[in-house]
Formats: sequence, structure tokens, C-alpha cells
Amino acid sequence: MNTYEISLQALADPTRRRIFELVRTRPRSVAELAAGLPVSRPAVSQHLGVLERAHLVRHRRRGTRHIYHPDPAGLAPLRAYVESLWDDVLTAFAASGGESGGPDDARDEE
Amino acid sequence: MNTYEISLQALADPTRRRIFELVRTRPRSVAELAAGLPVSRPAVSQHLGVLERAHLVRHRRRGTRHIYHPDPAGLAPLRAYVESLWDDVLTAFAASGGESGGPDDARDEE
DNA sequence: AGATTTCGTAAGTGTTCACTAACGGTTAGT
DNA sequence: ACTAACCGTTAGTGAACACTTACGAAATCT
Repeated sequence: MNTYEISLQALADPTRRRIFELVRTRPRSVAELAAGLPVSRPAVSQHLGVLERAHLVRHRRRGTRHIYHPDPAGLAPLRAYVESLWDDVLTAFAASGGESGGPDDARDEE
Repeated sequence: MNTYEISLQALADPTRRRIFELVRTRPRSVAELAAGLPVSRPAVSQHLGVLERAHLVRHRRRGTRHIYHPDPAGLAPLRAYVESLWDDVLTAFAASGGESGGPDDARDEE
């Protein structure tokens, strides 16, 4: 389903990444998040919508407040993707000799 | 230095991510990359510039051709960052009981 | 019931960004 | 030296996006 794309784009924005870092450990309300950020409350709300659509956060209602907490479902595919990239790069790096100049012969396989 | 920010934003673009996935295993030239993508050659060249500034790829010249290959230096901080996020989310998830509803008491620590 | 708190949504705006077209520069081949 | 191949850079354009202001909805309190 390639869900890591959405998570990747969601975490690419600095404000959104900061929000996720705040929610990461302890659940917080929207106003509480906006208080510690240089943007307005609606902006935070919109960012939370993006994060929720990426399955990075979820929310539950407590009275009039919406409490947001992290959701592992969105981060897991992203983690797996980055991990696979890392493995491939390390393998290619080791196979090429480990230096930057590279060997003198040129491969032409597809 | 927070270098993972640049790598994150670099890989957020679909075309750029596709380019990196192509270069990931085998070094390729600019024209070779552009041939397998729905964008022009200058576009690929610009994307490679962004990836190189993020230390995700490097290039060496072979005649008139510029051969691009992956660079572990950019991916390593990104991997470490995602990994730390993953650990924190898992810890918070386990500490909250593991379900979505959460407990009935509200923490107020900073 | 009315007032207050907390939040989501819609509309509008300014900026960022990915892309193409045109140009110039470097290297290899004849 | 002249031509061809391969590439980077610049200028300009259209779309995506983050942000603010204004408004409306849901829940709690007096």
C-alpha cells in the first residue's frame, strides 16, 4: 500500500515534525500544543489532521478537549522503508570497495 | 547539526525518492536516470543536486558522464532519527497500556 | 437556558518548489 | 580544429502548501 510515502511527507514539514515530537511521549491537547509553537491554533489543528491521516497520531475526546497521542501504525512502515534503504546502501557501499573513487571498470548490467 | 532534516525533506519528493532508489544499488549516469523517469534531464540534474547537498549521493566523472552513487553519510542520521522516534513511540504505547482508549486519569507533568 | 471553552473547517493569501526551455561549458572522437 | 555527446545552470511559470482570519459546532459550567 506504500503508506510510508504519506508519513514521509508528513514528517518533512518542520512544524509538523515538532508537533509529532511533542506528542511522541505524552498525549497533549491542541491548545497545549499551539502554546509551545510559533503558529496559530488552527494551523496546529490542520497539521494534526495531516498527521492523523498518515496514521502517525490519533485522538480521543475528553470533554471539549481533543487529546492527541502517537500511533505506531504510521511510523512502522516508514521505519521499515528507511531500514531497507540503509541495508541496500550499506551493501552497495561494501560491494564497491568502500571508497568513493570506485574501481576502474564500468558495469553495464541492467 | 540536525542533518536528518535535509535528508527527510530530500526524500519527501516522489521523483527524488525514485532517483535515490535507482542509484541506491548501482551507480548511474544522469541521462540513464532521466531515461527511466517521466521528467526531463535538467530536472533529474537538479534533484541530484538536492540529494548531493543532503549527502545522500555523490558523483564522480567518467569522461563526459557524471556517475552518481549512494552516500551513507546522509542516510545514517535519518535512520537514527526515525529509530529514536520509533523507540519513544513504542515506549509510550506500552506505558499507556497498549490500547487506544487510554486510562482515565490525566497526567500533568512537564 | 445562556455563556464559556475548546476545537474543526472554509476562504483567502503569500511563499515555496518542481518543472521546462534555452544557453554555455567540458570532454571525447575524427 | 571541428563536431558530437553529456551535463550543469539560469530564468520563468504553474501548482502545491503552510499560514491567518472568520465562522460554526460540540461539550461543560453557572
